[in-house]
Amino acid sequence: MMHTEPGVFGAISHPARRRMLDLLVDGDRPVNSIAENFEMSRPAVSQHLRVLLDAGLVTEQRHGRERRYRLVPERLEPVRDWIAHYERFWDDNFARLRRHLEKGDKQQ
Amino acid sequence: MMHTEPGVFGAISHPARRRMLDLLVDGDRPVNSIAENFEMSRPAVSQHLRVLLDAGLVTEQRHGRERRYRLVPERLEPVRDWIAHYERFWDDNFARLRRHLEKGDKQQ
DNA sequence: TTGACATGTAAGCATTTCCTTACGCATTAT
DNA sequence: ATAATGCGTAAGGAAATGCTTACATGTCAA
Repeated sequence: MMHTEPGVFGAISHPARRRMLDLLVDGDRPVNSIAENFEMSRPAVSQHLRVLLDAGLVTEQRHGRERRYRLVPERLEPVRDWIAHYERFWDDNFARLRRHLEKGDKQQ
Repeated sequence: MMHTEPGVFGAISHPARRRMLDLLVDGDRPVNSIAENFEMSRPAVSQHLRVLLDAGLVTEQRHGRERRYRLVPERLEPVRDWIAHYERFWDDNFARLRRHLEKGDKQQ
């Protein structure tokens, strides 16, 4: 069937794909440089990258015979937005800071 | 095979399960009250709830012949923590505030 | 040009996911 | 006691996922 759009949440549901995104935080990388970090075969890495690409979480740029993958962090916003919905439950610095701001309260 | 722990990220990868969590934000609910909101069969809803239960994202309490499900928002922290990693990319109030804090900078 | 390199695609297979219908089992209501 | 209610579980099947090996393709290097 497949009613459920593949989408960002599906793409980040696999730990290998999250790690790939994490690797790309430090900048673009060609596939081999990504694949080094995983035990799976290189084609498997390509397939994961394809999922990330389809979800819009990365882009691809050809550079000679390499293909560099680049993070598109804005595409993580659906996740950020959804999780933000729950922020009031976590009474951490972040939440305190936000309330602090919202209240216009000056004290730390 | 099954190397990939089911875990929280898997649990929230399905839109129906995210909506179930969203419903529970307003308080505990028995299964039928949850199922009303979905087109799928009630057993399917039970199965989704089971996934959430296994991920620790909800708890179950029996109340007469009902079973009330309750949100366990702290279990979303792995998601929050992971996504927080990317916050520096989103130049919103939140990120500015954090940088503000980190720098010890006093100006808004 | 010929070969090595970087990478994607194809095919195949095991496993998981997600849904359905049928049924089982408490608990409450009559 | 009997029926209705609220739910889980079982069984089964279609599709998706995640991996592998083999192969195709484009690019650089000798």
